[in-house]
Amino acid sequence: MPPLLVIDHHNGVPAYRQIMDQIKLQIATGVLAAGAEMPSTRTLSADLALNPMTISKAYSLLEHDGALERRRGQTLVVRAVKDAEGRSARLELLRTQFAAAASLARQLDIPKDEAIRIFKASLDETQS
Amino acid sequence: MPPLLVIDHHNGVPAYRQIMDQIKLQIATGVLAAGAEMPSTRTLSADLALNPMTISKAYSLLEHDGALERRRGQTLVVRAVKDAEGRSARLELLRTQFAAAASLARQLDIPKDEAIRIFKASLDETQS
DNA sequence: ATTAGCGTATTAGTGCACTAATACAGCATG
DNA sequence: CATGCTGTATTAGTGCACTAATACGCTAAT
Repeated sequence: MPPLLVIDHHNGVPAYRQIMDQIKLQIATGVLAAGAEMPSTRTLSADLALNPMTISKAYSLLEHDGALERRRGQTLVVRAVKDAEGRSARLELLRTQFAAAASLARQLDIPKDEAIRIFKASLDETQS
Repeated sequence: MPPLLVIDHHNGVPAYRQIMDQIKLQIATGVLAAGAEMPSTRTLSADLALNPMTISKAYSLLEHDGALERRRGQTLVVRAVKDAEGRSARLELLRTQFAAAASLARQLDIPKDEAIRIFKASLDETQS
């Protein structure tokens, strides 16, 4: 089975941010349940062949963002979220992605109605 | 009257990109009409207190993007009209980006109609 | 107390994007 | 030709984001 996190070293996205994005997505989709314990910085750093500081940076930022929290000592666990919070978190993820798409549409001078038409088609074409 | 271009040196956006964005905007809004001659790299570099190479970089990229074109020598002018030649390529870029957004929406179990609603909002927020 | 795990503050190294300095080639006009 | 403009290739400098190396303090268990 594939590891929980995968780092792509040649796509320009910094490793700590790839970690953050994937964990956030896994929390939003329920792959990581509330209360789940995260691997330690050294364990994860060994798995991903990264320095513990890189993991620490990602974890710290995730804690600052409210995605993770500390419990009894240094153990990092997935934060328990209300359903409404989970929903708003998912919507926030969507907005980020959609904003990039909308920005691209604007850069390409694609009319709004046509952008919407193409987007609808993409939604229909998306398969499981 | 204010100069045509204004560079903000402490907002993190590189100067050459500020130049590109402002010129593209002025073309889109008609402030720069098709066929209008752009100031020379040295003239503009003096006005903006930048190196001619920075202007040259912006101009070259704008030409590559199809916003400007060369005419009779080195004079750079605003390109006449966007034609349909690169249209299919632009739409293909859009489809790639939109497919990623649609895929995320599906992973997050966001209903189609709500995804479209959020996307429309993103399009509106992208203005200016 | 000792051991073994934990996270991270501090420091340093590295790569890259951006900008500038310099120098050169092309074109027009006298 | 000579002059004066044009754009830019080449090179170098600089700042910053990212990552790693090292070392330290902390907690828990024995």
